[in-house]
Amino acid sequence: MNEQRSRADQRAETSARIVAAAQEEFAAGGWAKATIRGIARRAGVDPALVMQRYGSKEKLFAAAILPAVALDDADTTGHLAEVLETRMRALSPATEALLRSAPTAPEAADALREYLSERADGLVRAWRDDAEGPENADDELRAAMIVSSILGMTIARHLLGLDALARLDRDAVDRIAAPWFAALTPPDAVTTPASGPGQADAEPPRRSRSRSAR
Amino acid sequence: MNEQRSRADQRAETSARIVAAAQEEFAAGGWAKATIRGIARRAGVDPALVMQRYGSKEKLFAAAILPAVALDDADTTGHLAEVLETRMRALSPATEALLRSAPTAPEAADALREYLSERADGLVRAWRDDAEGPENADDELRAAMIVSSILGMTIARHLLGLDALARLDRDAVDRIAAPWFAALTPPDAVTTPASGPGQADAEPPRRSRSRSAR
DNA sequence: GTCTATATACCGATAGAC
DNA sequence: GTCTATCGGTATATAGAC
Repeated sequence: MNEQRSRADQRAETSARIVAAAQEEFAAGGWAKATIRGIARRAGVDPALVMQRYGSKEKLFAAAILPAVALDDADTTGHLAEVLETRMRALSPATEALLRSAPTAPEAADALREYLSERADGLVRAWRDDAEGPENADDELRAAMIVSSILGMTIARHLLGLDALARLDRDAVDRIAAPWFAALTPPDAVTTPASGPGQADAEPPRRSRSRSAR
Repeated sequence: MNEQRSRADQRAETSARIVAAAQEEFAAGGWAKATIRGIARRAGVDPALVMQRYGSKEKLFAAAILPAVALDDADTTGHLAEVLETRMRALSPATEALLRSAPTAPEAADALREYLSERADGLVRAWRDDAEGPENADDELRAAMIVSSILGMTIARHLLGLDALARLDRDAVDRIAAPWFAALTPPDAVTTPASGPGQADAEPPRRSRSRSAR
């Protein structure tokens, strides 16, 4: 019954292996150091095949970072503690490829900026849905500060190896980081935090459908 | 005409012009995109002269980022609001060169990690001198979170162009950012990790000098 | 002291043979 | 569909002529 695995399947499997190899290569050294030849070597295929499938290095890069910039609805509605805890764990190759390439490759910078912008917008929307208070002109600024700070901690932890951040495990996130980020939510959007780890969940329960972020 | 300048003076002036050109080139595209030829073109000298003076691209890079990683004592003792306000202004070419190169060039990553680590240590020292409380095991973690967050905001603002952060002017720093960062300073009134009822809300820092940092 | 010429190496992309 | 051969370009670094 599984006789149907013939041409198209093998082709798709090879393309997937190429993308996976590209994610590793871009993650290891960023856009500039990655080469078509090196990606082909990792994937066990011919360099010309890589070009034939994806057309150019840029298009292959776009395919490689796609899972890192794709947001579903659940991802944009907060869950700061969960995001932070995820970011302090091992990064996916796609995410690392994006972070390592963004400072020097304009296309990567555009993708990352777009991602951060959407994340921040999601935060602002969640706050306004929650509080129904007057619009605060500083909301966008606060949200941008939050997503940028998470970006900085991720870079310091995984790309620079700042070892003091290695101690930011789940317990420390609940105890220290989550309350700190919650302190940037608009005053009328969330109640005053009491002591205890329960404060990590700053989201209203009706939105708390949790789909794991990358 | 003042032809009084000796050969040594002219030589030093040329070297300085080469370093300045290198800072611009490394700042524009990071380590990988910068070329000896491009630096020489900016400086108006021959590419071979650059190699003759600095030996290699790596040594020239080290000289170029030197002013960005050199810390004097005053820099390590807090003044978070002032640091933040500076980072939200235009970056020096040396700093931009370092930030743009760190994710892909190991030497740049080492230099930036060292810089962040020293900054964080300075924060911890300032807290302990100030509060005279018991040593808190989370101090290093809090300090690392602060310096990493500033790093992230700097990257988002200047390297990615996240325009929501463009609004973080001096007024917004004093009003929003500075109190938020001050909330991560260890509370000097609490001696036990299990917080009592007295720690109701995230209070602004009473002992912080950051408010009067002019 | 400074620059011309070059050695050596690798890159992305293409054309065309199996 | 897949791979060999190669083109045209780039780079760092060096050797030696002015």
